[in-house]
Amino acid sequence: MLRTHTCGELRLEHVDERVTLTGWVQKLRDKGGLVWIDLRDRYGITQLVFEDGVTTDAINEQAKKVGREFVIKATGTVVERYAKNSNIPTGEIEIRVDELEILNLSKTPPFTIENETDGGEELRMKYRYLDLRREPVRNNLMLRHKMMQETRKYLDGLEFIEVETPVLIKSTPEGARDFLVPSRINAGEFYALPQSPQTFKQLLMVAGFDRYFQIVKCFRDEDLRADRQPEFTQIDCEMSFVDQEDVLNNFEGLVKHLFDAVRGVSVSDFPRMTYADAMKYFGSDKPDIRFEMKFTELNDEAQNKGFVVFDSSELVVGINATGCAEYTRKELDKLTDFVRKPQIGAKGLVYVKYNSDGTFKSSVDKFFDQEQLKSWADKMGAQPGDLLLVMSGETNKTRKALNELRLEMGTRLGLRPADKFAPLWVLDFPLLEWDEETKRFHAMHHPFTSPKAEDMALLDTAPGKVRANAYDMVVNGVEIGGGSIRIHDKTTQQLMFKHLGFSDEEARQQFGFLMDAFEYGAPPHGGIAFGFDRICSLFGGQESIRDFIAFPKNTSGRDVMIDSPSPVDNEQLKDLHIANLPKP
RNA sequence: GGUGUGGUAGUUCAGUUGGUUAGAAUGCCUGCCUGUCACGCAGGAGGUCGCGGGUUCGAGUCCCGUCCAUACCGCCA
Repeated sequence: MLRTHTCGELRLEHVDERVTLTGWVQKLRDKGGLVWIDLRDRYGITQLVFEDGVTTDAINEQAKKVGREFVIKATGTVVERYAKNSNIPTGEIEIRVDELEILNLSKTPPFTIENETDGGEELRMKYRYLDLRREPVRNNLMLRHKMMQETRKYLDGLEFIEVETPVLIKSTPEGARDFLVPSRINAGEFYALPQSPQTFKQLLMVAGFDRYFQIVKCFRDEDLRADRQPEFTQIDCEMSFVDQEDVLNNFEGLVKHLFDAVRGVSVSDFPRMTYADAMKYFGSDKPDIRFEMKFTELNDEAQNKGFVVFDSSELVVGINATGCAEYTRKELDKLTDFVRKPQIGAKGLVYVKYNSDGTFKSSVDKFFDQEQLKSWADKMGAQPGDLLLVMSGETNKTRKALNELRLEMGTRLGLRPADKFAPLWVLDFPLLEWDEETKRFHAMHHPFTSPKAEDMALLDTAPGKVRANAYDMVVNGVEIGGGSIRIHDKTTQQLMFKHLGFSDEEARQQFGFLMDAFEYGAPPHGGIAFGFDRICSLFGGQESIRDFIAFPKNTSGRDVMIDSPSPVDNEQLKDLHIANLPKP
């Protein structure tokens, strides 16, 4: 070892010990006759001191020459400081150096290696190895490491077996766009990278592994977001001989364990909500229940009173913004602008102020008298001082828009703190979802999800009404995991493919291997997959998953550090039987 | 694919109604400084205002195009 200690471990008790430290020069403070160097490594910062008359002139001169991010090795004696620094754990001591070796030089970094760096996103990504030297980013990756270890520990303790599944698999048209890999040996044919190990884990159940998990990279070739990367990590799990209740309990246990082991918080049993209720009361299948502000439907109270906007609407629905009756005209206009943004697309917003004197002031006073407005307030459980915000229109669009407004109000009112966690299960998702573009039903979860037995009869008459044995785990408005009880018999699976618009031939060609396997004793099974990056960012209290991934891609799917993707030469293309077409 | 925001010193940003030699902070370089820890003080260097075109006597500023970044919508079983 080049060093005897790390830069984070020396304390008063080490005084008079002779030590050797290695690390990066965080900062040089040159007072002339007295020079300090802050030496940094992964473990912390320790101050080195060089003093005229105490340290030799040669060493002092050498110390003054080091620059930021030089890698050095310093040997000396641990001494107690004259002036202590209570801000860092090593702040009571410093090293009086008598041997100094520069192990490597460094150019001046393009941004400062500090907790609050001056580097912009693009620069940080280009020099990610420098960005990773910063404590906040390093802490994120250490949190991720801890989450991985605790996940493995917990699942291993429950007899789950980690099995690796292949990365070069087969393209299927369902779901997201696949990343394709051309095959050299099989001219004109392609592998696909997995969007998830779904079919493989089901085959492992057929193979009798009973309890499987894998912390695994998955790939989806879709547009990126702050919380979406083209390659991302899942905690992928599957169990045999279980019903939905077993899966929910096991993985509620996993997440509780993670909260406890990683964040030190104990969370109570997760509430459960049906998909239908989530949509009705929160306008979203991933409600943020850190705060209440549930939707109240006002069709009975507000329609047929002469206000044509409401009368022509499928749904009139509102929320109660507690204590916001004092909002000014300007603030209300801002909220109206907010819901009118093209991303939200509402036509307008009706407000009702429940004044502290018990009277009402609304934007629809022309159409509704005080008594009628009181009936709205009563139904919404409003008190004087509250502000009712009401929207109307086509049911799904209105719910979606009001959901955005609810979240905005929650944020404004400080009801969504990053250190509060409100998990829940959302249950009974629809099996199928109508897609206007392709004019056919799509699997809402995936085509291997089993329909609820009691809804099977609806498959032919009202496919959109069939509920699935599918569930999502939601925390703070973020979907962190989702799963289902799977189909495990060939007949049902065939029926499912039929409803999804597959011909028998297509189903056989793409998923024949799975249906074949179902004919050899497939056990009832089900599982779940968690978005690992998202859980990490949630636990770290941040919106973006990017800083929980060591080397992420930017929003164009590029790695600006290694400059990828990049062109390849013709020889490589030829090997892969791919024509070198000119750029369009 | 669409909408918004942004691109000025190494970096983070300011730059008024279009008007002299484009500024600040920080970083960098030089010198001074014996208790600093956001050290301090003095001095210095550092700019194709993303790129291309246009309007104008004159463009960092206005217009058009384009590239890049970023947030959101579409998309993401």
